[in-house]
Amino acid sequence: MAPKVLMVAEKPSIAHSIATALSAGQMSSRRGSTEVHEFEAMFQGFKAHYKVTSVIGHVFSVDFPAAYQDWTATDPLTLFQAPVLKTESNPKAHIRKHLSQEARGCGHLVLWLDCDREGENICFEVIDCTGFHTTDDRKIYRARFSSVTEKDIKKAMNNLVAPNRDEALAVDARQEIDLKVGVAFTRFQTSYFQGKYGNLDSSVISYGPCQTPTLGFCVQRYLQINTFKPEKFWAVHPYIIHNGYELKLEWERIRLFDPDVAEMFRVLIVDDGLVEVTGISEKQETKVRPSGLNTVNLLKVASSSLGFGPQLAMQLAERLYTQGFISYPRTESTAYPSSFDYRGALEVLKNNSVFGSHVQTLLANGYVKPRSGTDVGDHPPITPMRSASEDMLGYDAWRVYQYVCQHFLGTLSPDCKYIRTKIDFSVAGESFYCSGQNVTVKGFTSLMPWLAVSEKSLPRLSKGEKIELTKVELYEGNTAPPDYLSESELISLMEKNGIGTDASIPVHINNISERNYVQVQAGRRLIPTALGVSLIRGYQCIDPDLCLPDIRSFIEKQITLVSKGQADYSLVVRHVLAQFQQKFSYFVKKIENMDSLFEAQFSPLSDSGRMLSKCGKCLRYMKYISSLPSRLFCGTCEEVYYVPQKGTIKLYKEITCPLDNFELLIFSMAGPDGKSFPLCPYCYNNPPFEGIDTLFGASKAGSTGKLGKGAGMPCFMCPHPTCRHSLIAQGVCACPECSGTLVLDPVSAPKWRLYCNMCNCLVFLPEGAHRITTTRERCVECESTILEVDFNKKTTPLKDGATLYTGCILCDDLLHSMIEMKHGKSFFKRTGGRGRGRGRGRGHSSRGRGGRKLQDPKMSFRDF
DNA sequence: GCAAGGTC
Repeated sequence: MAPKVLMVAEKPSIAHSIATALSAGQMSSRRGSTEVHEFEAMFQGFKAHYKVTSVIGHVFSVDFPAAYQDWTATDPLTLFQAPVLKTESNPKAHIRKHLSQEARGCGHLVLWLDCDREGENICFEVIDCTGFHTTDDRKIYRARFSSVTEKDIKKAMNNLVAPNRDEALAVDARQEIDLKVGVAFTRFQTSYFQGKYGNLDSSVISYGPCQTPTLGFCVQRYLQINTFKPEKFWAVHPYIIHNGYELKLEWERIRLFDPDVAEMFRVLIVDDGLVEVTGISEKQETKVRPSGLNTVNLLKVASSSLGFGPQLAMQLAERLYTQGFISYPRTESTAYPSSFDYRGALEVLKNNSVFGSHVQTLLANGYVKPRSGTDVGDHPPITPMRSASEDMLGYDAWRVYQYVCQHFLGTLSPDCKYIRTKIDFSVAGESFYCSGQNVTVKGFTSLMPWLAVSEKSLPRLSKGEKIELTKVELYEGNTAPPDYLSESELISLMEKNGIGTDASIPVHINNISERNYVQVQAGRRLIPTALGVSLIRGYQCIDPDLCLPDIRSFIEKQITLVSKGQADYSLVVRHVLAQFQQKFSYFVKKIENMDSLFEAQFSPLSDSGRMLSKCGKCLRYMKYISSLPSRLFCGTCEEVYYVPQKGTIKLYKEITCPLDNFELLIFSMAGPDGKSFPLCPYCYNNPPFEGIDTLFGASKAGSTGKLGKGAGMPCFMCPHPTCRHSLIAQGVCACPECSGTLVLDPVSAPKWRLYCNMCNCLVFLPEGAHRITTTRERCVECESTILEVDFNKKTTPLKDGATLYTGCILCDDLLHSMIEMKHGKSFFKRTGGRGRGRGRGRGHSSRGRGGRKLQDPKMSFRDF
């Protein structure tokens, strides 16, 4: 039998390209966790059966073991010595299983992961999943390729090497350092400040070696603006008229900061009254065409010219890529590979309605060879792959595509050439000049008109000519501070300082904005919030290193030693962590220095209530004001949302309402029999469905107009058909006491119970079960919702220690024997005294599932 | 609830 070769790439598209190149397109593909392409071809002189598949980025990511996950029980300091675990990044993708299955029976493993440090690390993740290292006769190879072209793929195949463990270990080191440093500082800061202030406007006060310096850049500019002292300055501008054109002359001294001296010059010049042309020079200037487009440059243009943030720009670019309109959008390279088929790439756009004529000119007149640029060896620059029109892509994607085309054609177009003319003047011994420019070759600027050189013609003058002044202006101005940092400037700074990568730069910028450290304002400029400024100024007080970009380069430098085999992996990790641990201890000791800045900006918890849950409209935290009437206040929207009174209210696992995106809350009534139920603050105040006439806590008569305080629609009255928390999902059966429905109390473990959404009826379910949930099934006999019970292993009533059981609480003998009914405290005053009782008022409008017409459920609490 | 790095 032919030997089997397994080859693994970093993403499905590359696996496909490799298989296509090596099989000349003669492969069969099948679906799996990721696609597998199979074909027969030669391998090291033998006929072999190839299987080419891929992972989807990293297979694993690092985290702390469960024992360290509890914020309150873990001192963040101990995290520096804590063990770390690698867990599957995306367990649902089943990549580990996929690789181990595909590796079975394969004698050779060829690793086609991207040729960078992260790729090298993924190589070892793949090796780990395939179990290749266990048997000696199975061989592991690394393919080193500089582009995903047939030529490079075949070349790599003929020059297989071994994977580089040092490079992979460098990434392991970074992962552990980033995790421990980030999480330790984040937990400490968050707990400290959230325990003191009520209006921090962020659920987490995070710290990270990339996000914090990113914020640092924004705050640095903010402080520069805030501490800027404008200065008055003066400049003298003589004017002349030549052939009817007025010409303003610029001063060689530019400006002076002393008004008396400036005025003296003005008087001298006015007194003289004549300017002499002292020289005329012409110089040929070049504005060079762009080199190939990489991710960072695309993001900068998207932010500064298209108005798209990096996150959106990448989403649009990725969509264009998956639809085949542009090449892979995550690349650092600005140099095209030597084998790049420019003509072919141009042909693609030949008939494009917008660029076609330009392209035809380039094809007919010969295009210019692009500038060299830098080749990082990852992916070629971003180029168009298919012709498209705005109709095909939609406006936003079209604008990104349009830019990719303009830039690509720009790289193949001539440089822009222009002649710069400078005329020098002298008057009263002072030197002035004016300059103009005349474009001789538009070149690439005809495609990218916003970069065009503006034309400015100067009058024809000759040296020695003397001209009368028409007026002399003394301009008075103020020096001005720079503007807030633009997103595009920030991206440049991050790139220059090695903060983040092309793929993660958008994430870091998004992070500092989502945590409310900065706000993106007009023109995509980043304005730090009080929180962002307090943090950075705090670090500057305590330990400026913590927010300087060097913190990243320090880590990079250390792990580079590992990658080059110049330092031992575990020693480096220990050494770097020891330094950060010292910084951490010092930070904790000096936290009051930062706190004094917070004190000036934020109010103590007691004053302001506490941040509880996110508003679905602005996604900011709303404040919970516990004083009566208790309510939520969204400071951004200036909206108040009342919540049920006299009980405790908590965030419900950060679950959001599918209707309005507000985070759900769980309300627990006081007392031992206090029921708990989820509610959406928005729906509670603005019931979304018609026919919810009976609001919880409101008397029927009073519910027509405005809502009374504390009256509203909790999730157990909501007829939403698919939400997990609605009446439809959580309702079990009709209440035996009234026309209401018995609903599962979602947080009643371990004393699981049902309560009525109308009256005070309570039904206790089997005690001590690990979990009781409603299912989508209905009992065939009585139409009650079937419950799934996961019994405790020790107390399970099931045979052989089985724990899982499903059944109807009314018709299933086992479950029915285990339930018990009890009346609780009244939910609310009912005008009609006791409930109407079973058998009447059935068919309550909100009872039902999936739009099915409700019938009287034939259920019976026969033994109650 | 936490970092940063892949890719979707």
